[in-house]
Amino acid sequence: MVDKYNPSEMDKKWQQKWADDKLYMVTEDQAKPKWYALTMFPYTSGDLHIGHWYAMAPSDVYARYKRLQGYNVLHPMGFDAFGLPAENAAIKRGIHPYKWTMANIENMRRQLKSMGTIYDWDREVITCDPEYYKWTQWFFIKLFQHDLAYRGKAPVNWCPQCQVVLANEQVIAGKCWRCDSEVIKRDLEQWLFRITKYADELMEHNDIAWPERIKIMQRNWVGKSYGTEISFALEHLGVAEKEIRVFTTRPDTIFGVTFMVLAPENPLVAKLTTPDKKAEVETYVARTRRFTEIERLSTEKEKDGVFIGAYATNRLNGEKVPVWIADYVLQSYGTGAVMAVPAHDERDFAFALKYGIPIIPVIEPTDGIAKSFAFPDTMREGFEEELKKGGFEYTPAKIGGWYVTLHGEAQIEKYIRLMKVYLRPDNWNDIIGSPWLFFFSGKDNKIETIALDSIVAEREILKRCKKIEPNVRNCRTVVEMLNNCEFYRDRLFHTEYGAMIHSGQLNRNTDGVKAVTAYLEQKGWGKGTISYRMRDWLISRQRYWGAPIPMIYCNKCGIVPAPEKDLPVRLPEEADFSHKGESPLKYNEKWVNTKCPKCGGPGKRETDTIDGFMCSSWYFLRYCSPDYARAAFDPEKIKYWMPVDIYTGGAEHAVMHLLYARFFTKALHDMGLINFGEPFTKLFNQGTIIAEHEKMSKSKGNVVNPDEYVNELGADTVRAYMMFIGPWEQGGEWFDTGISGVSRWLNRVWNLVLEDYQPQSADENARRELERITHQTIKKVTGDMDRLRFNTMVAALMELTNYLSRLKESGAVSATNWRSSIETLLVLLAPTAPHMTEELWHRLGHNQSIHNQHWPKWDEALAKEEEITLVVQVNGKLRDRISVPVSITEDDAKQLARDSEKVKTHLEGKQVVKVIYVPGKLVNIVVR
RNA sequence: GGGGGAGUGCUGGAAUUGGCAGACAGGCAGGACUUAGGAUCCUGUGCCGUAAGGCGUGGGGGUUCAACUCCCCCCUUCCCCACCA
Repeated sequence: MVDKYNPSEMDKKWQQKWADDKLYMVTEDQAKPKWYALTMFPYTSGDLHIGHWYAMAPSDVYARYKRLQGYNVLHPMGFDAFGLPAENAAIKRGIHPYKWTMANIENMRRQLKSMGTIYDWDREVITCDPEYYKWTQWFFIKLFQHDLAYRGKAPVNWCPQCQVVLANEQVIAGKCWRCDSEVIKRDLEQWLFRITKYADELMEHNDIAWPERIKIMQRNWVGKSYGTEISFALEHLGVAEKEIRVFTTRPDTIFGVTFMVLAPENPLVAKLTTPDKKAEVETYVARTRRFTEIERLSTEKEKDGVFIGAYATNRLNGEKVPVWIADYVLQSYGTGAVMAVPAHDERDFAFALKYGIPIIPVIEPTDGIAKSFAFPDTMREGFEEELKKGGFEYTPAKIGGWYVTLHGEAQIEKYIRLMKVYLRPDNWNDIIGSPWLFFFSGKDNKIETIALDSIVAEREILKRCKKIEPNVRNCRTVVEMLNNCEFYRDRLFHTEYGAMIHSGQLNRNTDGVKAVTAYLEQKGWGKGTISYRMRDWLISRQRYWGAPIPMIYCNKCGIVPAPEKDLPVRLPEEADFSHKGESPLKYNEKWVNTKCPKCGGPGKRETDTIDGFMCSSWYFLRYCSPDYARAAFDPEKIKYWMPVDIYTGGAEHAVMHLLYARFFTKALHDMGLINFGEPFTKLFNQGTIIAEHEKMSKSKGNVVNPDEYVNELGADTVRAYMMFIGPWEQGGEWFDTGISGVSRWLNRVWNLVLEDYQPQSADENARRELERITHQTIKKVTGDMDRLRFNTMVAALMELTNYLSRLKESGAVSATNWRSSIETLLVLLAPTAPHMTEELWHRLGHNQSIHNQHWPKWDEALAKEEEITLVVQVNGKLRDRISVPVSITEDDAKQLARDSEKVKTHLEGKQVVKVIYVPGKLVNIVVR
């Protein structure tokens, strides 16, 4: 009997030994290829939950694998330590954020060490350490000096719960990313980073191996769209402003503009509102401000708005259209103003219908269908006969009359002729779709045709209809009237591209987007332009627990950066957290009042702090030279280690951290501080681990406490179970019964290695088989490691273990051969179960660490099967399996297949049409 | 509404180029050992059928000698974005 596998004892023993031996200390070794394996550092929330483990353990396995392969592996760890929870804890429990954070780090560091990770703790970075944020501030000043940081007043996202502004990326579906509260808008003067300058570069992901999903998310976030900026004239108003500029992707619909809409926040609103509308407009603007983003952006909310009394001129047709404000127009996108084309935009259509604004169709429907409802008693006798004779598609209406559907020009022409003959005096009829024609018959039986091609025509048509039919008296527009007729509804509005109609000089143009833009550019009324969804990165935070923005305001000199020699601008220890909604620093007069570095006169410090995301935008650079004092990083060491070879972490950072870190890298590159443009060569997102159908997260609490499992079963078992649970990118569900399977396996390995092996015989076939299976396993495990397919990697090792267990029973190979395979198994298992394999390695008599061994190589010739199982199919159905030597010829294989008894019964009475042979795989006999 | 995934036994999952569906585990059933078992070991386990055999990768079509894999349509589900002009 061997002694029992005692994991907790072993974990401690080896972790201590590795630390004492500085086994995982790394330096810039030019003799080895480098490998920078980075895992997203955790926020200092207090405890590592199982989700952290799922992020850290597999990446550690991979880093260990690269290390065994002979790479010089940098696998660092640190802490994202600034942020709201620390401050909230301070407010709630009276603990200083620094104390709270450092206590959490203490605990988390202990947990990380208990995992048996290879982090070089000498390289640890903590973002709230003054020695770290000194450089965060240094970067801030660099960005300022390169015009990438600026101060601006704008409506900002405000979280009423956190009492802090948020960057756009931190607003998820109108809610705060941290506390889930609904976000509102506030006007504040804030610091912003000009990330939009890099919009195009951020959309490109050249030469980096990132998941397609993440690349798409980032591209969508940047949201580049090509369009046209068009100027609408205000000259006639006699105000200083001469134009309203709009951004549109549909310049081809310009002749259909029947109103304009400004965002309520648009500065033009105050200037253009006429005195009689002032009260109403101000009420609406105030209401918009009160609304949360959620309420405002809700697509369910009925569109509403207010006419501000002003009119703008569509320069292409000279029409004056009313200017409205509505909260569905966003100040932050495009120009904060839109031209409304109700005939070809869903929102504009609903808005126009609601407020009785005319609707003029200007794009032909692509299906070429026009409709006409021949109203009851408006047509002379015999009209239906003509419809029938003419082969028209029509149905009689219940209320009388006929619904006629017209296909194509010829039919429409024919119908118009019919109309002119059969329309009774003092009546009207219409064709809706394309063309849009109204036929009015006077007393003298003369027919007048009016097309719905302008606002003037629209007014005229409506007037005449009302005169003829009292029932439409209440309709404010022609389309409102037509909309009452169900039959017409699908003709009244569409968003498809098509030939331009009712468009003056540009009529019949089929590429209206291009044509109109070219025309506008020629006239100087507009130009092709690009609009982005992404906004500049707002980084001011009205909070204490962050790096102070290193800026000083001087009445004489304006905004002056703190001199480098004064960095870091330290957070004062004392802080009064009772002032809600403003930085506590604002009330620390001793700290605020300082000297202007330029003129020496009185100056005041900026009291907002820097968004924590800035701290995490460059931490991977600091790991390369954590003690460097002359700059944020040592350029020589950056040259050695960067860029990161593989970066792993949760997908939730797709458009926050990862976008910011890329922006930062590109900015540093353009400043000439680094020589690469992308920080992370390969990105991998692990899935989420769940337990009992509950998502593991900070907010929902973690059901599974990893510490308990580590104490009971050992770090190796927890690590191995995480590898085995499923594909890493997919995540999976934590089952206690599942972990016991892995625990049993490691116990079996323990016993397999330590229990005496007793050779019974030395059989050459058995030896060859052992060799083959060992080499096949090396190949499989290596391939799976490279693809980060840890679940099948573990399965392969389990298979090898099972095979070796059976072999042990028979004792069919020599002790030397046995030992060789056992050692291979241990090295292959070492990244996954570092403690147990180290113990076993030493017990086998080695005095070097297993983690300094070489990853085994496989020999393709030895891994090759000698015999293969040939599958025999008849008409694609499996009928037999026959064992044949690898070297079998095609003819022999086909003959053997035909000779099989099981196959013969299926060939009886049938004619063999052909025989397919796939070498090494199968024979398929096709019969009829 | 737009974009991106996913769907395989009782469960987690496997199947690298179209070529034996269900590796490896869990669970369950039976057995061995044991004072005892939440320990260990062995055997069985996709479904229907006594069997021969048939059926089977969300559903329906298609391509092919051969489809979890490729193409078309549909259903379900998860994630991201969403009044973006």
